[in-house]
Amino acid sequence: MQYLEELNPEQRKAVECINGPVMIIAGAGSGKTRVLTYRIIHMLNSGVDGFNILALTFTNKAAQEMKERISHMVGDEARNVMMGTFHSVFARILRMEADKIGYPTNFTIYDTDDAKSVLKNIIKENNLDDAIYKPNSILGRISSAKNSLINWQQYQLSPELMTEDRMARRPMMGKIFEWYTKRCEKSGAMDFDDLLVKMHELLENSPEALAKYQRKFKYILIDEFQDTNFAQYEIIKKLAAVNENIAVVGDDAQSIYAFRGATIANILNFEKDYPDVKTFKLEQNYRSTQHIVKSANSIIENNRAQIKKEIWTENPGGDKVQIVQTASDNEEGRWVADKIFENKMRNRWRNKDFAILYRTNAQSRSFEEALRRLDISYRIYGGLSFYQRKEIKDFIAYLRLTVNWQDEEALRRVINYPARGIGKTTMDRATVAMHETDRTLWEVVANASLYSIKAGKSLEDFVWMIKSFTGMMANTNAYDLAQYIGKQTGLIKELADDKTVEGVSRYENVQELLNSIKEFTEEVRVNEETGEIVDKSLGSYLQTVSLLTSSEAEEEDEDKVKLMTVHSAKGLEYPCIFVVGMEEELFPSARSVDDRSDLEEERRLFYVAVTRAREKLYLTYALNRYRFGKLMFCDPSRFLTEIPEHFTETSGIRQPKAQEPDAFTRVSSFRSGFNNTASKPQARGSFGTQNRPDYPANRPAQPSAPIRPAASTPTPPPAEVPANFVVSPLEAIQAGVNVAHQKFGMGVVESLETAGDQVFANVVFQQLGAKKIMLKFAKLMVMPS
DNA sequence: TTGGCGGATGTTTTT
DNA sequence: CATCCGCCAA
Repeated sequence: MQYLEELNPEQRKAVECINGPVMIIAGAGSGKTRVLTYRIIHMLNSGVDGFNILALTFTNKAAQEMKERISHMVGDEARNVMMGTFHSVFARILRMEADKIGYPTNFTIYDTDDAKSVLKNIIKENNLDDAIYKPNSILGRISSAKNSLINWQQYQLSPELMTEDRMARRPMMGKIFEWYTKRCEKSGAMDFDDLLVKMHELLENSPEALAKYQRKFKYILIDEFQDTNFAQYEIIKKLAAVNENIAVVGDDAQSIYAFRGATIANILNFEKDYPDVKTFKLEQNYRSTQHIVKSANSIIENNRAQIKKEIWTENPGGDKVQIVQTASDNEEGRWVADKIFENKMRNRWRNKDFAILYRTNAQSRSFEEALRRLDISYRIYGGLSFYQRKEIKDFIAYLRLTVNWQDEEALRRVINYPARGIGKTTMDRATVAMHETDRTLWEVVANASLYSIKAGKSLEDFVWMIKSFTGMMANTNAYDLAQYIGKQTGLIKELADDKTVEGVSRYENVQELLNSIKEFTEEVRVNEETGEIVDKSLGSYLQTVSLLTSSEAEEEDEDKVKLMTVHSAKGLEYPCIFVVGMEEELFPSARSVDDRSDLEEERRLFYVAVTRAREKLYLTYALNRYRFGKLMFCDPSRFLTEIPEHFTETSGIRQPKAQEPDAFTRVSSFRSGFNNTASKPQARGSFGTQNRPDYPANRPAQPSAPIRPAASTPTPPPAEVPANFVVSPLEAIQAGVNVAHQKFGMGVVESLETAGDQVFANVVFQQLGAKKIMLKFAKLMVMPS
């Protein structure tokens, strides 16, 4: 039990209190994961059976990580604990209990794209105006209804909802909800929200199932409780109703998923629903420096809605928070890349010590370019996940259809891909017939002649082919079957024939998918209690895969700079964090600024971003940025002013490079200057001044330490840099070494000298003679030995 | 039925 | 700036 000694008193209390309802309010960096894992370990050591524990996390990654840490300390007993996201755990249960809710075992899980596509079809088939009925917003509305456990009948009976829709001029909303639901049910498909809704339904309608899972899950833990929605909480309450051994861990200050139905109300209700709850507050931060912790506290103080707590740390003060202005989004990218380069040289940091966090995925590009230019390897999280790529979705659609013929989305997707002459007219006819006869699309297509659809033999062949795949399922393993399907359908050939760069990469992706199926097939997983092999059928693979996100497949510990949205950075930490794009309308986002609670969520998001940093924190913003393909002028984010000035240092901007004219420099002549608008709200220009291209010209001149050589830098002569020269680590630059400079060309290092903490090199250039170069910025290149 | 082209349109954030 | 959609010609 020595692990208990590693905990502070409050943490230890939270770990040792195993029975009864428990709420742990865990501030950022307060050792939450440790408490959670030790709590489970402590349970196991106290004689609780792993099979009786359910631990729900927010991401698969968090679950996996926790599982690893636990099995590290207690061994194999860890794998008996049911651990995963709400969605994946419920999907597993629903698969076993499918018959009780009228679904096939091999039900399909529709991802957001599938769901939108269903809605698009419904809207079109009913001749509704797609300018009013946008799949995106319709799905959003259906989703929030489901997350509040409102079904389509209740929706249509709700006077408020119906009035809302009428006011918004979308009276058919309730009807669409109904059609959508029926369509999914007919297709044997559930969307993400259905996994919650159906789970709830199961517990509600089947007393046996309820009793069974109440008996099984005697102990329940929930991570990131602030991000659970109403439906999730209702399900948990049902499961915990008998034993009431339920522990929730969360931090209201880090609630950033309200857009997905998450509600802090769950935290507040928890104390009402379980009056004898024991509450523990973890307020000591072990992660970050004083400056970072205090800045974070100051930020979150601006929110009205919050549970009072004071995060503190014993860590040293550390560097001040750096607030950095750059001229443009491209400059921002270069500045950050340079800073990473510099920190690597000066502090011997590795790539993996850095993370760049942004509000939207679209912002990643300038950083990618700049990092690539400096030869710094990086990895982007999020964005298009592997499983969202067209070629992968196509392939998986065939697998889905093989497993579940009624999967209408899969059918529509592949019936004419690769092209086999089954076009729009045929499908339109089939769709009409489907509605007239109340059959599924597959039933119509499989009996085309009955509905006088004459696409000739191609339809017949297609149906026969799919049926033959299905027939093979019983005695072919998932990998062999998938491979066969790839060949037989012509999919693999189609991709192999495409010799373009993208074509080759698509082909490789499909090969990678096949590999992952192989891995899944070969991995032997045995349920230790019953001795049976855990379900490894194609159907099981598909359900697993559709709940996977891009970040799961990553390799741990690789030495790369990480780029991701703030949302996906939750739960992570890095020595050095760049929060970029700190501009009004971007962070906070334009859609959040009219509404107090939206803005407060945005602020919590910023709080999350700031608290990811252990030692160094940079907040950057650009004065100009491309958005919607147009150059926009930006104001610094209001959030920057919320950090007290004595915790921050503000630094100026760099001159855009002459030989790489920035988008902005093309638009207007721009003289860079130093300013600290960031910490002075009144200096934030009104639209009148800020939005004129010539605005920056009247800024104060540069202060004492110019970051770039002044504008008097002579126009560089054409200097050819041999291709085999690479940007080098600073220690490689020594007296006598041949170097190359972007602007000045080739030269020899004469000597090195230090002034303060800056290192200069005296370099004699072939064409320009002797120059003093600031090593930190010069990006000198040498030939690798 | 297929494929190509031009125009409209859209950006949060994710299971 | 990208992608997606609809329209048109072959």
